Parts: sequence; C-alpha cells; structure tokens
Amino acid sequence: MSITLHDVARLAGVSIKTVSNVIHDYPHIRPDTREKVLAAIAELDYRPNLSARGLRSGRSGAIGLIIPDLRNAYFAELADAVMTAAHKRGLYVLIEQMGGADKQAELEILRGPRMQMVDGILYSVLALGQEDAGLLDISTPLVLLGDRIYNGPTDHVTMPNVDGSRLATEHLLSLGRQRILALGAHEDEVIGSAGLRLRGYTEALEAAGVPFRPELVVNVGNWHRFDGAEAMRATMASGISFDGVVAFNDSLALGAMRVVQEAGLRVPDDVAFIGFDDIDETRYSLPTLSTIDPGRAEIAEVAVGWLLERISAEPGSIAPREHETAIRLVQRESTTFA
Amino acid sequence: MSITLHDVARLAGVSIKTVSNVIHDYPHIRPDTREKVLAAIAELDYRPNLSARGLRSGRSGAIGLIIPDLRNAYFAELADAVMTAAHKRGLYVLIEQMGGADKQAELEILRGPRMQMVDGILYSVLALGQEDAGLLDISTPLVLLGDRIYNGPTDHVTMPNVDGSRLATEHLLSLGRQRILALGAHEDEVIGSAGLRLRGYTEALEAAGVPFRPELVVNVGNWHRFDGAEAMRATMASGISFDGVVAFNDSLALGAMRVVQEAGLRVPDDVAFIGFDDIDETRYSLPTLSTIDPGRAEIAEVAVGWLLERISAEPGSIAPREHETAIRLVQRESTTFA
DNA sequence: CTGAAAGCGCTAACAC
DNA sequence: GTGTTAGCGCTTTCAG
Repeated sequence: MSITLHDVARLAGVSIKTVSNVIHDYPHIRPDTREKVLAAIAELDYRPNLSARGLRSGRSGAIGLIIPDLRNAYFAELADAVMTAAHKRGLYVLIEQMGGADKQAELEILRGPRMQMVDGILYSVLALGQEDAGLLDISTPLVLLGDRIYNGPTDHVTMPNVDGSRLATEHLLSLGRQRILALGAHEDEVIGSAGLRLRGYTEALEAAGVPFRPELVVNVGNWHRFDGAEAMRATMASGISFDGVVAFNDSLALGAMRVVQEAGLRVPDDVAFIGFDDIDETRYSLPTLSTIDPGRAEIAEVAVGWLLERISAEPGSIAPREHETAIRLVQRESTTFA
Repeated sequence: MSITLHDVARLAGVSIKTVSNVIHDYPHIRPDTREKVLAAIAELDYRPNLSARGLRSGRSGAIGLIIPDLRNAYFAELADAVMTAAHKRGLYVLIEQMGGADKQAELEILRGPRMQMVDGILYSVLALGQEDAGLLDISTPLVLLGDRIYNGPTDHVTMPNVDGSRLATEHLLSLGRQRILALGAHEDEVIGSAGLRLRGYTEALEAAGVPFRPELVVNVGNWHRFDGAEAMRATMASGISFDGVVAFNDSLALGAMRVVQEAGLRVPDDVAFIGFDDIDETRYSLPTLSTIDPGRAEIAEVAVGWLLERISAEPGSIAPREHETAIRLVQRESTTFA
C-alpha cells in the first residue's frame, strides 16, 4: 500500500486540503504549517498518485511524440530535443513510431488507445499529405512537424526548406561547381521536404544563371544511407557526370559519398557533398559532411511551447500558427579545400 | 466531456458492469447482449479512461525504459526493440535518458516522479556498479540491462561479453593478425562491458599463443565515434604498430577506422577492424564493418517478458535470473579480403 | 488560512 | 447472465 495524502495529513496534523495546497504552492499558507507538511512528506517519502491526479484533473502530464522511426538518427535526435524541452516544463513524453508510410496506420496511431492518455500530441507527419489536413481536426491538442502539411487545422513547426536548399546549392555554386546533383527527389512532389528542397535547388541555379538539367535530379524512395548508396550507384552507372551533390538529408549524402569514394573519386576534389539535418554522424564521417543545421532545439522548444498553450487554452481559441526556424550552413570537409 | 461507461450502458440498455464485462472479454455474456454493447461502443466511439482504470486497478499499462542517451545508435535501436516487444503485449513504453554517468542522477531518475506511474522498469545501468546493487532493491518491478551489475537483486539480461570478444579476437587471429589493438578499455575495470570484453580479448590471445602486449590495450573514456578517432590518433602518433583492431563497440571502430584511413592505411589490408553491436550504420560505412551482433531483439523480448512476470507476481516471489543472448559474428568488408 | 465532502471513470465484490 | 455499489487517491468548491 502506498502513501496517500491522508497519511501525510495525519502525520502533519492537518487536513488533506492543506497538504494539497502545499504541494501546489498555493500562496496563503502559514509558514509553520507548510514546514510541518513538508516534513511529513519527506518523512513518509510521499509521491502523488499520477493516475488519481489524472483522473481528477483530466490531465495526464504526458505528451505524445509520433515519429516515423527511432533508428533514423534525425528522429532520435529530434526525440531527444523534444524530451529535453518537455522535461523543462515538467511533462513526460510518450514516443510512438509509425514505421512505414501507411496513411491508415498513421491515423490509427494518432487516434489509437496509446495516444488516449496524453494531453497533446506532437506529430511528425510522414504518410499523410496536404489533402488529408482535414483529418487532423481532432479534439486532442496537436502540433504538426515535418513538411507534408502546411496551413493545416493546427500549429506547424518546421525549418525553411526552400531557403535551406538554396543555401546549400549556393554553397556548392560558390565553390565553382556547375553540375550539381539533387539527390533525394520524389517524383511530382511539390510540397513535402523533397519538393521544397528541389525548389530551393532550382531557385539557386536560376539565380546563378546555371542551366537546370533534369538528368541531375535523382529520385530516391526512402532517405536512408542505403538508398543514397543505391541511387548513386545507378547514377554513376548511367554515365552522368557531376561535380557536386546536394543531398536532401545527411543519410543519403553519407551513403552516396561512400559509393563515390569506392569508385575512386575524391571528396571534395572531384565531387563536393552537402546534406541536410546536421546529425551527429556528419562530424565523424570521412570526410566530415557539410550540412544544413535545421535548428532542432528550436523546433522542439517552439513545438512543445505551442502544444502547452493549446493544452491550457479553450479548444478552438488559438488560430493555427506556422513557425520556421533559423537555419545555418555548417561547412565541413566535404566542401572545403585544403 | 468524453464518453464514459455509463453513456455506453445507457445506449445499449444494460448496466455498466455488462459493458465492462464485454470490454474485458468476460466469457459468460449472451451473444446478443455483447453485440448490442459492441454496437454502442462503436457508435459512441468510446475509449476507456486510462487514468481511471489505472487508479482503480493499480496498473498503468506502461513500463519505463531508462537508457543513457537516445542519440547513441545502440540505445536508439534498443529502444526500438523494446517498444516492439512491449507493444506486442499491449504495453506502452516511457523512455527516460539519464545523460552523463552520475550515480546520484541515475538513482533519482529511477525513483523520480516520472517512473512513478509505470508498472515496471527496464534499466540499462550506466553509472551504478556492482557495489551499488543493494540500492536497486526497490518496490517497482525491475529488470537490469547492460554489464555493470551482475547477480543483483533482480533479473538481468545481457549478451555474453567475454564470448563475444573472444569470438571477435579469434576472427582477427584467424586472418593472421598478430598485433591486435583492444580499443575501448577502461582502466582497472574488471566487470562492465569494457572489462569483460578485455578479458575475452586476452583469453583469445592466450588460447592462440599470441603474447599479450599491454601497449596494445587502448583506454578510452566514452564510446563514441569521437573518442575512437581521438584514441586512434594518439595511438598512431605514439608509433605503436598494429594490424588489427577489436573495438569494444561499433562507434569506436567507425571513428578509429576513419583516422586510420586518413593516415593512408587501407582497411582491411593494412588494418582489419571489428566492432560490437551491429548497429545499422555498420552496413553502410566505408568499408562496411564486421561486428558482433548482440541479439538485441532477444534482449528486448526476454527483458519485457520477465518484467511482465514480475509485475504480475507477488513481490519477492521470483528469484533473480540471469539471461545471456545468443550472439553472432557478422563478417563484413573490414575483415574480408578480395 | 484550513477543513469537509463530493465525485472524476473505472473495476470487482457481491447480490439477484 | 446481469445489476448495484463501494471505493481507488486526488482536486476543488464551499464553509467556516
């Protein structure tokens, strides 16, 4: 049997209301009463029962984080950032992975029993798209992450993808590269990370007066190292020549960089590489990888902050907001000449 | 206001007990009653209130997973495996990171408010050691992971470290390597992953009649890519010569391999590498990294299973158990000759 | 400033 | 087979 408010109240010689007041820092309590109560709490090692508190208050103190896959370094680092931001505010985080990109599965997780007990949800959209925005009008407070749905029915936090990609491409152009591969495109995608990053790429070429060559745009299904390696093998086999690669994430870049080097080309001398995400690994690859830092901590801070605002606000009282982080070009060896 | 058992009962024209019976698959219910209830549940989209259920039953349906750091690929992959194993059994997982190796901080997390509401804890020990085993005699069901505490007051699941390291070392010896670096030792550590893996290394040398050279044992503080790279730089600067490396985890191996290649040595021709953990990245490094697969899924399965047994058993009724997984040598390019 | 008491939604004796 | 009912521990309204 665990210690309850009653036990503390009895030991301190007060009522449970007073104990509750002390716990919640209710201001009007006589100092000596507070002392007595705190002493009793310490002596009994009292811990509030969170289920009871949750039942009574309607709040669990937990938020959900729905991400594609923890084994993906980007999302592991995002989860870490979200947990840090949440703990600062006394919340705990329930992580849920959705695995493959299946709309139905994703919606089920969003509405499923596991997200039942959280006060709000941070959802990094993967399978759903702009056309599904309507499905997100759920009663649980929700903040969207990622680049699949803009101007949806609720808040959205992401990085400026077009700017980031333009920055990355300009960086390679400034090195004198002219035949730059865009690695990681998704056919016919306009919105979504792939679509937006392709747009930034084309904008940068255009601004620099470098002709856009469709054969330099490489479509890739998933964004893992494996896919980057495969796509690069196919590209090289097809005989296309290039002297720079803007990869739409770091994993793709690392996979592709490996294949390029295997083929005897030097990085950055023969081919310069830049990625997206600034995952830890980019600091230790051979060579280290230049990348766009998306401002992960800022994403987490703003998203958790907004989610909390929604949790305490009247439903419907906060109009949907959009936040884009400050990004940063991180130059490393893959674009630096000795 | 959300839907409660009462609402469902009213719509179905039965009592809440009957609804509860249906939900819990209580066997003796007339089929048509069950139908009516299920229809009402579906119509109202009823979801049980987990706080109320938790309060009443004393179970939250959640287990805690305490790990050092999600950004560490090994633990991200472990978390993934644990979530998979837990979901199979209808549990959700609350992940908690402990950050640096601080005993006090670690104990606080273990006893802290966030682990308050879970039914049991999976704890991958980092800072605590064998001498602290007594501190783990807590009332919450607990299963230990990692290699810091053996034969503690509760169940423990891990890989056979000595065997794994012996296997790895034998593999390099079988390639004809004689000057094999042991990378990742911790000074004076006997138990713990570093101590055990060093023992496996020395055992393999001894069995093969290869002299043990203390200068080939490289101490490393942390086990990140960065530390592997630094340690390798220092080792090479000191002029020690070697033709193989048994790294005590994959990250160390990857960091060190990079430095070796930077210096113009070829892997595996000049130096063969093998790591521990079989993290995803080892499939995509240049060259791909041979490693010891610790049986992560098995660790997760056994640990979650045992934890559940402890949760449903009388406290103290289950004697502490030890489980060692089946391991596997995974040979990749870093130890393969064309 | 502190106490009494109602009730959050659910489970599980116990009745019928 | 199904209904009644007593709390689980906490927050909070309302008195005093």
